[in-house]
Amino acid sequence: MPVASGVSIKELVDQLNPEQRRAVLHRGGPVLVLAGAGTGKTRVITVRIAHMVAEGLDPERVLALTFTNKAAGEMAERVAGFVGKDAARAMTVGTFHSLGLQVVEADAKRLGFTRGVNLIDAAEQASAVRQCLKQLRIDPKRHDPGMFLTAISNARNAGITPDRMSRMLGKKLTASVYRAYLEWLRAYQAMDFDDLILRAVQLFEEHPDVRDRWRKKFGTILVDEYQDTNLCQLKLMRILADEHRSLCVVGDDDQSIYAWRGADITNILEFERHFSDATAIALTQNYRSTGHILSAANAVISNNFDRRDKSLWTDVGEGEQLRLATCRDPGAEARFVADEILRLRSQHGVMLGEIGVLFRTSAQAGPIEEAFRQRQIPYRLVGAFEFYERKEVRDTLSYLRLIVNPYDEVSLLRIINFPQRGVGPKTLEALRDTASATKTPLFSLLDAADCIDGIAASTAAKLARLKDFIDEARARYAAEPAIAPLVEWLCEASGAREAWIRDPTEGPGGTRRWKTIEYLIRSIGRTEERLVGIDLKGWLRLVALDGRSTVEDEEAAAAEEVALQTLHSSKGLEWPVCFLIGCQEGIIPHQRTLDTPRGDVSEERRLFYVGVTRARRIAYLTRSETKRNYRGLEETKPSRFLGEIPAGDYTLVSGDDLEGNVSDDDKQQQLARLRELRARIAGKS
DNA sequence: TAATATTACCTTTTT
DNA sequence: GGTAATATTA
Repeated sequence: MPVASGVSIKELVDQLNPEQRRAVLHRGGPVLVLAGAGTGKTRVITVRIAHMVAEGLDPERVLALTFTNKAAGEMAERVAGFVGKDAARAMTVGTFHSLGLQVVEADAKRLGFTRGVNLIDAAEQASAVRQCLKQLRIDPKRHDPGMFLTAISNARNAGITPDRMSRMLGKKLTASVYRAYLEWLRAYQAMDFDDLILRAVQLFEEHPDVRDRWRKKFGTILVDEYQDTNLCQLKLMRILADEHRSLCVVGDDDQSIYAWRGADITNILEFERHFSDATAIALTQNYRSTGHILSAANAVISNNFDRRDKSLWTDVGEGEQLRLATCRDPGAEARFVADEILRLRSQHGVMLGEIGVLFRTSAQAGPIEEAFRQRQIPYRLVGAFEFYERKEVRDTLSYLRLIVNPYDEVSLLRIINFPQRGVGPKTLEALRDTASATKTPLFSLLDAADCIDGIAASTAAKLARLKDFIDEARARYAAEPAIAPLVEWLCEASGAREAWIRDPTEGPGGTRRWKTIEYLIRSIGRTEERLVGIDLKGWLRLVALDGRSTVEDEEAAAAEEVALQTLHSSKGLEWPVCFLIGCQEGIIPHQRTLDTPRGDVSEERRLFYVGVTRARRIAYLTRSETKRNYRGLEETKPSRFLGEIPAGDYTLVSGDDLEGNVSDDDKQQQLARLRELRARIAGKS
């Protein structure tokens, strides 16, 4: 059967290596494809899908799950190349969370969500926890709200109730916050990201008819990045695959870097125990990197215990050794990276788009950006684009969500006094008391506030005006369903634009926030052009599930930019030249990990492994001898992972930038430092 | 009672 | 360098 790309399925399969082919052709039971970095796992998934469709499987019955929308989009695109656009469109290719939202929305009433589903993001979650802490009179300074959120999320995904947490684990305080948080979610009819999966599973468990409907819909399931799944996601897969047993999961235990988000590495380590009729196939031939890079990566990761032992190999030759550079401080490190990039470009013709600079924490991007700006090196900071975190964007989104769903009280409370309309804490309290006493949605009370004790007539009138405004906005959108013009009108008519411009934190001129919104409006306009027929609800869902990439994609990476990103966000990507900066204790492994009681650095080591395996030809590992402290510079130690690299796989290069006059003394000191590093590393290995 | 000024705090990774 | 919680003023 010929496929869209003009290559037959048979040819596609013939081009695979034996392990890949086994993974594609395996039928009759779950299969785990252990795919090391750069071993062609996406190829396996996409060819497997194409092969199954060629065998006669209805594309509508294909479910392919990934962790990011970007990955889902790329997968859909590649599948479309094999089976054609229409067939690809018929498939369900998306994230666990988008599937969860679909499942939950289809039967929201059965879960007790009568006023629609309000999906809250991380910031709203944090705010909810702070509210809970206040209610419980817990000092947020003594107990970090973020810690509670992590604990709550872990407990929920592991199926631990607040009662059990309190009784079995003795964590009374956390359990009380946990309980209050669940109550908060219920009161606001809100769901957080965890709920999308948890609730879908709950729905399946409590309503067999719903479960069977979804079970029958899908005839085969494929999961990418399986090492990042959590217990609840495993449950979801087991339920859906229970009848047809056609499940193909692809992942690499050595690249499991999301334990802090609840990912459970035992899912991949014990796949055969979870699915008794399962087969495992390992892909170890690496098509990405040269020999020294793989040798270094293999050596480092072999220091981890509890892994499915495998070693990557290549037949492209040794290539170049890794380059280790030591610099005085993060600024010098950044200048070294920048100068080296300029040198690679002018002397070796390396394109900027072929270079990635990777770091452990976002804060490390700062000095790099500065050095790049000075040298006018174009770059693209990936991920750190907290566009949807900005106040003005959140305000605007709240208005939009309110138009779609007036019962979204999280959003209503956000904008009830923005722009300032004289609604303070006292008015709010009266309003909320009445709402809970009369079981009336807050929004319905807005035009009845004049009957509430403690609310002045003038304030009541303002609240009524707000309700009219939202209603008017909804009517406008109904009459003219285009989102971008609606937003423009909304910001103007609500007085938000005025308020942003007047904001004293803006400084003189004061158009920064408004410029952001103008950018937002343009971005919405482009999205509307791209996805014809998308409505406000659909757009909000898109943003909620994947805020960053919807904006980033608009910025469409020019090829001539260096990529700056975190190690976490680099998984799955590759560059001919990679810089892994900040290779020192406290950065990688991160201090937070070292401070934990057991100090288990295995996930940090995997993160380092991910970084090294991003490089195709040249890998730089840089470190600075000092770090900036709140009061001055502090000595740092080289990362223990550097010491795990075999001596033959790396070479030391001089890291300090030589700008200005360098005295002989300085040169001597540099040499001494290099010798010292060599000694330290030798001492460790 | 609401608006404005001041101070404290941060910064691991993200669907 | 920005937000968010608190103190002060209108």
